[in-house]
Amino acid sequence: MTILPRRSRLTGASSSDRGLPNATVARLPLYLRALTQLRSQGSQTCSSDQLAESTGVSSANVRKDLSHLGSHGTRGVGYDVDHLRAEIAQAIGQTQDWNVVLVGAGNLGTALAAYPGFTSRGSRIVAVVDADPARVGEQVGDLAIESIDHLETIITERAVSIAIVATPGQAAQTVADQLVGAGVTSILNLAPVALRVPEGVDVRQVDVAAELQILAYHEQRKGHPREEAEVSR
Amino acid sequence: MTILPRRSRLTGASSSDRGLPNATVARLPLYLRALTQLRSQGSQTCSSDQLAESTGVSSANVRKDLSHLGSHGTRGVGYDVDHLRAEIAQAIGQTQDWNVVLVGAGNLGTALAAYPGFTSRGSRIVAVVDADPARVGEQVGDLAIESIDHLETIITERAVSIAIVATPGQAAQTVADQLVGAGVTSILNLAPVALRVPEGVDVRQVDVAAELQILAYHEQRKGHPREEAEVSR
DNA sequence: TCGATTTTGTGAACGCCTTCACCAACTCGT
DNA sequence: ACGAGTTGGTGAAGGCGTTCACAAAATCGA
Ligand SMILES: NC(=O)c1ccc[n+]([C@@H]2O[C@H](COP(=O)([O-])OP(=O)(O)OC[C@H]3O[C@@H](n4cnc5c(N)ncnc54)[C@H](O)[C@@H]3O)[C@@H](O)[C@H]2O)c1
Ligand SMILES: NC(=O)c1ccc[n+]([C@@H]2O[C@H](COP(=O)([O-])OP(=O)(O)OC[C@H]3O[C@@H](n4cnc5c(N)ncnc54)[C@H](O)[C@@H]3O)[C@@H](O)[C@H]2O)c1
Repeated sequence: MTILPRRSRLTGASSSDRGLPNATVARLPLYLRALTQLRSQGSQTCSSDQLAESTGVSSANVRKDLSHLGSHGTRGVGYDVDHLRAEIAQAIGQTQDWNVVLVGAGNLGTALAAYPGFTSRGSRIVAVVDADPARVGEQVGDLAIESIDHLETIITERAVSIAIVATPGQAAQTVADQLVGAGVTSILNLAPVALRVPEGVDVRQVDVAAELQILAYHEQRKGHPREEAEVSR
Repeated sequence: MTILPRRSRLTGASSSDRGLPNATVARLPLYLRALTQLRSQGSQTCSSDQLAESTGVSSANVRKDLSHLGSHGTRGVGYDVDHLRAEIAQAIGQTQDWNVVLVGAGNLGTALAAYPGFTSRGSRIVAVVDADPARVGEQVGDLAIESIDHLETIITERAVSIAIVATPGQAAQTVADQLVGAGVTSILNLAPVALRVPEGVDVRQVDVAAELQILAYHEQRKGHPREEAEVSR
């Protein structure tokens, strides 16, 4: 077998075909957050330094990111807050809310379902589904839990394209398959397993326990005083 | 003012001084997860391809990562599951549990406090604190909510070095300052604001709404059929 | 009008991370 | 003992992202 140049589809989100760099995309929500706050504080304009300050990104990086939007600030002045907000919102697809289905109404799922912070940031949970018949009908936030059996109908009829998976890890892959089968093309996975999805479907993973483990690594390297006796081998 | 060579302390976690590459550190928890599962399925050894499969990382990347541990697998055979598990656990500081304080016992906080998945992955929540006097004393998981006023005592006496911030964004910076003042040197921040912390303190940010926004960006670029009329301007 | 000051935009350099490509080392069947 | 098949280790190459450094463009005061 000869080695052919294989196309390198990687993490599901290519930045190549005319889009923004992935790293930039990941920061746009931060800028949006900061701009919203600045706006509420009455600022009409803001500098890259201010944005840097309130997002934790370096100012050079802010400017580079914004330059990718073709967004022109004004030298000596900064960026027009409203204009920049609109421009980022447009780039990020936030001119309209995206309908999201939440799968798994457990401890984490109900917290998410009740969270009011999504709507102001471009997403709206339009359905909460669970496999447990005993929970179907129960109210979470302002939605009633629906049966997973109705998943396909829900997704089609409510124009859902993004899903949040908050089921036990064991069920996550099955749920993901169902979601993809029903037409979902973006998944936010909170279960601690890697999902296998077909090309064209994006998955983002949030793993709180893993984040703690990463912190623990650095903590260990600091030679933490409280653990010195244990750690200093 | 002349421009001097400024020291470039960046995201709080430098990978330079003899430690593992940051990207590798972020993946070690995934390998650990996968190895634990393989172990429970009875596998004694595993190949880099298997690990790649179950983590979503490329096999070349797996090998490169593991080579940084000095971890020697056996060519033609693979890695010894138990041995590798132990080696990663050691590298990541998971030979012992890390004590964690959770600040903010709201919807999200109580879900986290009740989550049994942390202990098996190296972290143990040893205290839940909240500013609301009405909630102090209430039971969440197997812990009673304590007053934020006792934060310093709690942190000192229970050897806490890692904190989870699950308060409203508005309170997060204040809480972070208190935590740092009390000796915490690692913070997992779930509030949608950038925390300012002194050098030497690590912060990791988890922002579910931002993750959805990133998915929305890609979703928009797919030219989603359901939104075509809206999006195709 | 001009010079001082602020701040953006950006090419270039640098560094980190991933991928490639291949050798070395091991197993297994014969 | 040997050859075919597997799998890890690793230097080299390439890509991506960040930072640097500075020119260009705007404001402002006098
Ligand atoms: N709770 C936390 O704080 C936390 C933290 C980190 C990660 N997680 C992860 O998030 C996920 C959910 O956690 P949780 O604490 O809410 O768990 P949970 O057990 O409280 O809830 C899980 C819910 O999923 C439902 N479910 C099970 N199988 C299903 C299926 N096939 N289809 C639809 N629904 C199904 C269950 O009925 C239950 O309501 C888990 O994977 C967990 O590991 C949770
Ligand atoms: N609930 C979610 O699903 C979700 C999702 C994404 C992000 N978040 C973020 O997580 C954070 C918590 O969310 P939530 O839904 O649990 O909010 P919540 O309002 O339910 O809970 C916040 C808790 O923090 C406590 N608190 C307030 N100020 C405090 C202080 N100074 N010290 C200690 N405790 C204090 C409050 O008493 C309350 O119990 C918020 O920043 C929110 O934006 C939540």
